[in-house]
Amino acid sequence: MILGQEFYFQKTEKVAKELLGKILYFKNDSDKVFSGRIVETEAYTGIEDPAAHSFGDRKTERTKTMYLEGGHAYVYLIYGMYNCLNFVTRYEGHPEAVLIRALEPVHHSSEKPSKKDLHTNGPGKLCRYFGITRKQDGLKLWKKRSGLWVEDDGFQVSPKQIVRAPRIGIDYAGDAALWPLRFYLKDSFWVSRP
DNA sequence: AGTGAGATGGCCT
DNA sequence: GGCCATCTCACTA
Repeated sequence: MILGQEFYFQKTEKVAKELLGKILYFKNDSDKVFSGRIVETEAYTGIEDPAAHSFGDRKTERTKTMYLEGGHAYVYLIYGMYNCLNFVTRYEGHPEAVLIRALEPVHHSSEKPSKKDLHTNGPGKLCRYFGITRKQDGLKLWKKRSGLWVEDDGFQVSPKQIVRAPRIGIDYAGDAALWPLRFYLKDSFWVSRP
């Protein structure tokens, strides 16, 4: 079942947690479909989160996507060469989002993990592998027609499997660097770091 | 195992 | 001009 827009209206931390185990799909311009099970996310909680682009209610050309209502994709360029995929959460004017940090390749789920399959164990890498760029910024995730959507295939995640930890790569954010807003599946081979 | 540097360009003050 | 929600490779040991 595709996740409807209401899913993304929930509290950002909840969305980040509940996305674990869901399947991300992306259909590119050549109709090639990529997919992967989400195993790692991070919540960025808006104007009071020093690590968020929207901190201090900074609405700019780049961040305006975050101000849309929940369910839109927010894609931005980082370090001049990598794209990062986020899902906007909450309501219009409440610029919060969830960063998708790592996927488990679905076709490899029952095979022995190997190094050559490590294309999606990081936010920059998964976008590079799928071909997701800022052209996908603003897409509506609740519509399959947009080419970017999320499905629940019934995969069960028990609370015991979920690890909460500080977010990655935001040392500049002071105390917020310690906030436990990163979620990942315990013991997953495919998370960006152990 | 852990550390460090370079690539590379848009964003923001 | 400085910084960055990253990744890879090249060191050290």
